Amino acid sequence: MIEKSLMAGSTILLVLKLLEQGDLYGYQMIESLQEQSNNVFELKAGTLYPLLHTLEQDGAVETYEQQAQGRTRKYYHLTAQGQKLLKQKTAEWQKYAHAMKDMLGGMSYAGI
Amino acid sequence: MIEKSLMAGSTILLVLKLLEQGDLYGYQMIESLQEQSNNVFELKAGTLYPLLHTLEQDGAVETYEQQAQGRTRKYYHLTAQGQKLLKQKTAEWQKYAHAMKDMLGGMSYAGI
DNA sequence: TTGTATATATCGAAAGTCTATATATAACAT
DNA sequence: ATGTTATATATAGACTTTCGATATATACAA
Repeated sequence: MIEKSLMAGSTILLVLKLLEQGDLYGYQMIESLQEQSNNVFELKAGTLYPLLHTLEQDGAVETYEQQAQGRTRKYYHLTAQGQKLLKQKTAEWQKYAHAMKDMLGGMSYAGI
Repeated sequence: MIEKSLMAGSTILLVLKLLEQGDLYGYQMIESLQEQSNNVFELKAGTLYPLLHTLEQDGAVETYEQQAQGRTRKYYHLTAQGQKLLKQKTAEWQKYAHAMKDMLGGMSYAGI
């Protein structure tokens, strides 16, 4: 698992990216992120749920509830505004990563 | 300039990387970092100086003072322990960047 | 019935960055 | 002379973000 301070700033981007693939509920995001990143990103529930509430307040996501095996799942759907935010965050991360590459040297990127 | 939350976690790495090139004083680090990153990283004095004091307490850097044009400059020198920390932080950043690439897709790295 | 997995939620701690402010000298413009 | 900018370091308090701990509730297995 990666150090928490490195996660800061990219957590929103990762969540938005997950939701680009399709609607998900919170618990599912934690599992998907862990799986897709080969256990590098281990998003904590105490981080995710407040973050999702903020994204909803900001209009980046919309929610609906669905029953499954007696449990209530709250699904999150990426809005058009959320997609716009995703693009912005992605561009910003690439700018950041490119500058880090300049500083660290040696690490060669292709296609940026 | 990059969003501050993205800076979290990589500031120490960047400072250590600067000091790998040679001894520097605080004010110089801010300018060097800004220049070498093409204005992407704008490290603030209020961030840097406390961070340098922490690095000194932890034994990652050593200091000495030098006069220049009537002003006192406090130079920072990377210790062996600091070099070790630099390697660790670099490896961790590359792990993080690689996982981000997996998540974001499309972005192609070479040599990782 | 005890524990584990699923599912969401909130509070307070911790870490890290920033703004604002303070001090002091040098350089430069008006 | 005088004010403004640049150089140089320092600290306090605000703010953001993540995390650990805790709470609630259902399903399922041992």
